[in-house]
Amino acid sequence: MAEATDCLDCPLRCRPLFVPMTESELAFQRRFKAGERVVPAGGDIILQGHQAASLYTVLSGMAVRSMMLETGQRQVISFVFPGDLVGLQSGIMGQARHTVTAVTETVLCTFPRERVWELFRNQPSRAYDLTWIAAVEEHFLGETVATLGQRDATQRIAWALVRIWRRLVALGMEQDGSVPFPFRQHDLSDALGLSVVHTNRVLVALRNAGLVRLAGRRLEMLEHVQLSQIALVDMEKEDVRPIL
Amino acid sequence: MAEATDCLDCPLRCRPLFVPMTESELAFQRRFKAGERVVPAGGDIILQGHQAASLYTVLSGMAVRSMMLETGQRQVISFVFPGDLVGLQSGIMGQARHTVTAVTETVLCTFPRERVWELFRNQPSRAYDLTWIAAVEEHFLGETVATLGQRDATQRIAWALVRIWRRLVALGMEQDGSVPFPFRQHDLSDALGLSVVHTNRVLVALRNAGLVRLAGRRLEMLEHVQLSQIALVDMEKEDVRPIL
DNA sequence: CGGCAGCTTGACTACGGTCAATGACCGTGG
DNA sequence: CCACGGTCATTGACCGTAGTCAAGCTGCCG
Repeated sequence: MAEATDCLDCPLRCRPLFVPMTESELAFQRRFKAGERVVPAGGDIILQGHQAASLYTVLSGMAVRSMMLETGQRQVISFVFPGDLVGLQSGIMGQARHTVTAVTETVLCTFPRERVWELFRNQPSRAYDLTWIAAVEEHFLGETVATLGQRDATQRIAWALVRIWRRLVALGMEQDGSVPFPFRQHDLSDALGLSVVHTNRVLVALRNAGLVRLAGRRLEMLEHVQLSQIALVDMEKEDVRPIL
Repeated sequence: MAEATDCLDCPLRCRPLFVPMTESELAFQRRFKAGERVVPAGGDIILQGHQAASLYTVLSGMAVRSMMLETGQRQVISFVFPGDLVGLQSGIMGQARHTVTAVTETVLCTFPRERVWELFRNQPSRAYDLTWIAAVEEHFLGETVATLGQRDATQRIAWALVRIWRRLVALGMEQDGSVPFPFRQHDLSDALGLSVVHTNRVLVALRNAGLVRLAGRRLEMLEHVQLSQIALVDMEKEDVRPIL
C-alpha cells in the first residue's frame, strides 16, 4: 500500500459525473480514508453472510454484486464501476447480504465502518450525500426490477448494454468508440434472469442486426438510438451523483 | 386535519418491529411533522414525474409503489405497509421516479422536504436512521430482483405471500389466523412479472394444496413452513427497523 | 500440444402468455 | 326489488418465448 492515492489526487474527482467537494469536505475525506485494497480478478470484495468491516469506493476495476439462492442459483444484482460506493448496506446493517466479486483486478479505497457514525455527527453534508447515493442506488434497483418483470429477453439485453455503455461513457472510459466490457455472457444472463444459451442467441442477433459489437472484452455501440428504443429507455441523461 | 395524531400517541411506535426513540428525538419528530394527509383507496400518494413535496410515513392503510414503462406496462416495485417511509427517494432526488397508489384508504404523516436537511444538521442519529431505512429498502429490492430473476411462478407467488404475511404479523395485524390482504391478483402479477391469468392458476393450485387461503380481502397462512420452503425463503426473522 | 473456460449452434421441451368466455360480487339507479 | 354495468376471479384452448440438453467451437495458458 506504499503508493496509495491521496484523495487530493484522486482521478475520480475530476470526472464530470461527480459533484464537487469543498475544501473541508476533502480534508475530512482524507482523514476518513483508511487505505487501499487490491482484489485480483475473480476475487471477492465482500462475501455474503460475513461481518462487514469496511466501506469501499472503487478506484479502478469492475465487479458484480450478486446473491446466491439456496438452490445455488446466482442473481447478479448490479454491475459495479469505478466511483461506485460498495458496502454501504452491509456497513449500515452490519452483515453483508450479498457478495461483491471483482471481474477485473479492482483497486478500492477503504473507509472504516466505525467512522461512518462520526461522519454523520461531523459532516452532515457528506452524510446527506451518502443517503443520496443510497437513494440513487435504490432507484436503479427499481429500474432493474421493472426490467426483469416487464421486458422480454431482447429488451433486457439491450437495456443492460445501453446502461453499461452510458455509464462507462459518462466515466470517460470510451476509447475509439468502444468501452471496456470485462463481464462474461454468464454474468449478463445471471443479471437478467435468462439462460446463458438464450443470452447468447439474442446477443448474436443484435450483432447481426448491426446494433452492437461485443468482442475482445470490449463493447462498441453502433446504433445507440435504435438500441435505446428497443430497450425502452428514454434518452434522459445520466444524473450527477456524489462520490465518497 | 383537526384530529391529527400526536407523535407521542403514535400507535406505530409501540410495535416491537420498530426501534425506540429517545425523548429528544421524539421532540424533534413532533416539530418535524407538518400534518396528516388522507388518500382514498385508489388515489395516488405520489405521482411519477412530479416534483416531490414531502416525505410520508404511513400511519394506516396499504399501497403499492410502481412504475410505468412507456409501453403502458406497470411494474409494482414494492408493497407499502403501515410504518413505511414513502418518498425518501423523491425527497432526496427532487423528482418522483415512481408512483405510489393507495390500495386502501391511507393516512399519512407528512414531513416537509425542506426540513430533511435540517434533520441532517441537527439530528445526526435520526439522519443515520434515515440512511438505515434506505439501506434496508435497498436490500429488499435486491431480494425482489433475485426473485424475478431466479424463481419460477410458484416460487414467486409463495415468496410474495410469505413476505407480506410475515410483515403484517410483525406489525401485529394478524387476527384469527389471518391478515388483511387488500391487494388484487392484478397487483400481485404486476409485482411478480406474471400474467394475471397465470397468477390466478398458481394461486388456485396453492389453495387446493391447502397451503393458503386467500379470500374476502384476507390472507390466511395454513402451512407457513411448507410455503417458505417452496418460496426458498429461510426462516430468518424480520429485522427491526427504524421509524421516522 | 493438451486442457479449460467461454462462446456458439441445433433440436426438443415446457412454462407461462394470450385470447376468449363465464362466473361471482358488488353498488347504482330505474 | 331487480336489471344493469363494472370490477375482479376463474377456467379452457392454444401458442410462443425462453429453458434444457448436448455437441462442437474458439482462444488462451501452461
